[in-house]
Amino acid sequence: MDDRTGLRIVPDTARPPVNRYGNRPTMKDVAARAGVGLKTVSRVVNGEPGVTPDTERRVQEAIDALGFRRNDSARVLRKGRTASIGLVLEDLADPFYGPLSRAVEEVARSHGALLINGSSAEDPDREQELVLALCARRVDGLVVIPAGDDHRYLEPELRAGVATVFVDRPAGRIDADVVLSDSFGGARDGVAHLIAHGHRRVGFIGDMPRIHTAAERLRGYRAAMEQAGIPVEDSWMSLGVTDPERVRRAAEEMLSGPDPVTAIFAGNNRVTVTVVRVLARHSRPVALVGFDDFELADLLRPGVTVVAQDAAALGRTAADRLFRQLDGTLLAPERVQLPTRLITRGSGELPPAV
Amino acid sequence: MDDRTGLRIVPDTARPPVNRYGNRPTMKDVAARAGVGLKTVSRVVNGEPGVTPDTERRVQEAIDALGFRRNDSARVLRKGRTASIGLVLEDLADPFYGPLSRAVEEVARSHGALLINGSSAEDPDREQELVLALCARRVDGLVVIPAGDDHRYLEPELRAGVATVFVDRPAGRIDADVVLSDSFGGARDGVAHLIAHGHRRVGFIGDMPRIHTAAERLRGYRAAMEQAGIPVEDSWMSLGVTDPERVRRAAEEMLSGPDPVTAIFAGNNRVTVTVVRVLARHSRPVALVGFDDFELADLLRPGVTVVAQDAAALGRTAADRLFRQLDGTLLAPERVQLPTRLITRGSGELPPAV
DNA sequence: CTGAAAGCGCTTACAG
DNA sequence: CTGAAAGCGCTTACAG
Repeated sequence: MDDRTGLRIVPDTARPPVNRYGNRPTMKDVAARAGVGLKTVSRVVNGEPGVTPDTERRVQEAIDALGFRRNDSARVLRKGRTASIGLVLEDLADPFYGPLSRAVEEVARSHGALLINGSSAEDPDREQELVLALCARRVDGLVVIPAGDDHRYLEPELRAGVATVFVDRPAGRIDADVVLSDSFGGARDGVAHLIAHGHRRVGFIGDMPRIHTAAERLRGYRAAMEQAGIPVEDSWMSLGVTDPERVRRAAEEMLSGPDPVTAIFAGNNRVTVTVVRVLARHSRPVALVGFDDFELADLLRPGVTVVAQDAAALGRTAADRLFRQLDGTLLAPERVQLPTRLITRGSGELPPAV
Repeated sequence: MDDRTGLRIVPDTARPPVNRYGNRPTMKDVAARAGVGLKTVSRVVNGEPGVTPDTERRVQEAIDALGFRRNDSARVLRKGRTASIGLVLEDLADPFYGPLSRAVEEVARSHGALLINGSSAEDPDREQELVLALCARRVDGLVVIPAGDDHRYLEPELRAGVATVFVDRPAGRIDADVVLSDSFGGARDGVAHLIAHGHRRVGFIGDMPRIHTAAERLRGYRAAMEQAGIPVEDSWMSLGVTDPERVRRAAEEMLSGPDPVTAIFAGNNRVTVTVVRVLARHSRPVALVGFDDFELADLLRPGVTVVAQDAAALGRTAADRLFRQLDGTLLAPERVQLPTRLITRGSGELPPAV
């Protein structure tokens, strides 16, 4: 009681529960009310055969009257499969992961599984914490966009049979299924596209080099430049966190000085967007190709030429493989690589400005 | 055996498991190996006091050797709280829900809870199926962006103590917590802004009228028009699904004929983007204000004036209320309304073209 | 067609 | 400091 008002401050549901979960009725309660055995209730709830219509009706009435809903958490304990899979990604708020998550969800749904989701925030410790929490919940499988580069902590889990597929970046120091876009080839082609339009001084702005995709895209950049016989200067490359501040500075540096770059290859969608902002205020036109497509890229002036990857296909492929692991139709871990696609919209076809 | 290759097709983990979950060791296994009782293992695993350093070391060794990880699924059954909350939204792939999900996740994380996620795809049946599946898993609470308008199916769950907060749209036919943006006020202000810039023939393109936010925004549109003494013609309003095809046709119709609209108010981010595409090819300049901010709105020419809502704040507020329900510090269900903000960028300040 | 007993892997409440 | 017994809400394996 609150002394001043005389009102109970504790809401109804907080009174010492007789059973837990609020006071949810259990099969036992239903059985008692219907005057049948526990197993008969179980049969009705699960639609198993061998119950007379009359018994079934009595049980159903008790279920409705009590508001019974089967506790899947208990069911899971007995059955051994939780019908849930974990999805660990970098940031739920990043638009790149939206279609990927959605694709994983659709596949999970088609297999009757729920999706438990979490963001690593690009922090390897947080990734590990999240993955192990999911394993403790005994998810049947795990789709992981890794933040870290050492996944040996997963070994006991893999041995215990947790299906696992890595997406977008490979696992580190363990042998696991992985589904990737062709970062190397995509970046190489994008840079070659700029070179084909007459550029020689091409800049590269990418994510932290410890991130596999970032390293691969840089490698693609170097390959294209080498193929064209263009020696790369250190000042043309900038790798690091992709927050707008750093990227803006990196772009501005490349674009100033006596020998500025005439074109930029942006290593991912966040970088591209920031570079577009910088170029909007820049005096000379600068060519731009970005890795990852993004909404409205076609509406900007000029439209932004991109190396597109299919995020939904990544998610779908990964989830498919996960469920194939679970039904035992998948043998050894594999690396599946999905192609990228160059979409020309104008920004990548600008000639070098002098 | 595969007859042709002689290889076993069934992988190791698929052999009849002695225990389930693969062959995961349990506390019992650890206890046996360490030569202690079950409860002692439990103490060590949970960091409870009252274990000698020597015993603890023996138990820890057994844990490491066996690769034991506590089965939280069993733990949850005994403890009564699952430390997980469900988030049901319309579409994981919609950029509007990214920051909202992320905010809910952060709050959940700060309370040690995991997030189970699902998309209703704007289908009331699918929403219900998902919500009830989450209840069957005994999530502690539910954050729901409703697709349907009748949530009486949740009554037994609410009575059983499942904490529930609706976001973005109110619950239908039940009394529940809800966190909303001020759709009515935001739309009214956005339309008034267009009127203040000289427009009288203002079009409105929105989502299906059964969706609360769509109805409220239409109401705001009507209020602003009425306030300005402008009689609204039916042909100026179009409500329906927000797929690009329909929106494009709706916009084109309003913009053609003898008395075309000179400005459009777009009811949400998807509509806005499609309208921008239509206007890009249109002969005369048309003013535009959109509900919801979106990335790159400032980079388009003209920049797109929007009524912005704070998706992250919606998620954070909802999740906060959820956990306050769970610790009993929240009394009656409330409707919390968050303000919107008009961001002028050019498209909404264009004068009427004749 | 029906149900009592045992058990899933933990925690709780208690006793030594 | 330590552990045996009972129980969470189901399903499994059996017996009637």
